[in-house]
Amino acid sequence: MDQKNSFELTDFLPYLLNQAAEVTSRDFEPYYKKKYGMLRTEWRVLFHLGQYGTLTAKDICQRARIHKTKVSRAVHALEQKRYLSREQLPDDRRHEKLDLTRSGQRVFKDLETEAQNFDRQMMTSFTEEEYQMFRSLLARVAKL
Amino acid sequence: MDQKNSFELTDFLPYLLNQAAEVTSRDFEPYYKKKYGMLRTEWRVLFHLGQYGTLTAKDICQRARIHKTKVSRAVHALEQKRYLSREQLPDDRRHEKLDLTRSGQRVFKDLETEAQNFDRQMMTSFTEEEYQMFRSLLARVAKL
DNA sequence: ATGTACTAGTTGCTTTTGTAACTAACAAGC
DNA sequence: GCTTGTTAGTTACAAAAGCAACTAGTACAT
Repeated sequence: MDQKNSFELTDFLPYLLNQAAEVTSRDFEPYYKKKYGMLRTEWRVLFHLGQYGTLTAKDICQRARIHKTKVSRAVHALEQKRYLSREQLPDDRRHEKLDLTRSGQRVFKDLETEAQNFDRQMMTSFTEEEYQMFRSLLARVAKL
Repeated sequence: MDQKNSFELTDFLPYLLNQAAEVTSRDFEPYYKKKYGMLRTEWRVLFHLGQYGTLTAKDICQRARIHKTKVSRAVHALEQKRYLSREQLPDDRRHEKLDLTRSGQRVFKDLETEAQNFDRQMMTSFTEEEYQMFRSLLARVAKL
């Protein structure tokens, strides 16, 4: 009687996702933090700019789903580190084109390589099929 | 020439995991926040106690991988809300047995049900096979 | 018994995040 | 022109998280 409760905490997807995200994020953190003194949000903004080229802050908010205040602060920080430059658009002076500087690009290249290695390392514990499926499931959940 | 760069931001597992975790956590947040005024950490602590019964703060730290200061403050908050009680152990007065009160258990039961529904809802976008695989992959990554 | 080392948990202070109000720029109606 | 509404981005203040130092209790060697 009352065997309905087969539901376990570890069955709860948001919980599992958080734990998994936490573990991997923590593992990767040293690469951008210790080496370049960047915060997670800064790293994410840098990565978006490196990957997709010129963007406005708004673009980054939407693509990365980061709140505009966080982006604003990250952009400021990256600017101070001379990793990015801003340029106002003459046709609409509210927007600013954001671009990585040379040194920002160097940092991006380096971290991109590290990220790739990190991913490859993680892959070794999956079969190719598992890896593909995992990515597609995550993308679906993340509504990407 | 130089076609090595097929690596995309969205291939990066920590990034994908974070996005997915963020989306689902945000979706579930209202259940414990609006209804019971709990913080995410409090909800996690409550859930652990509800699921596994009596635990010490240390136990929770290890199981949930939450830092002890966060647990300490969450326990304090839950105590104030009368959702849990502490009892010092006579054999080692450093430890405290933590238990949900009756009202804490009611809250747990309610949220557990909501969590179960939430999970079931998410499942509808997966096949049974995908769901099982997803969970096992996440558990592996989270080192659970 | 007492000095050293360790453990559970808390507290104070700093850093980071979240929220909401703000500035500056544009756009459209009148 | 000038009012009303909207958008990009910033800033000020409040909430939460992180870190390091602390208290209190235990263990164990001398």
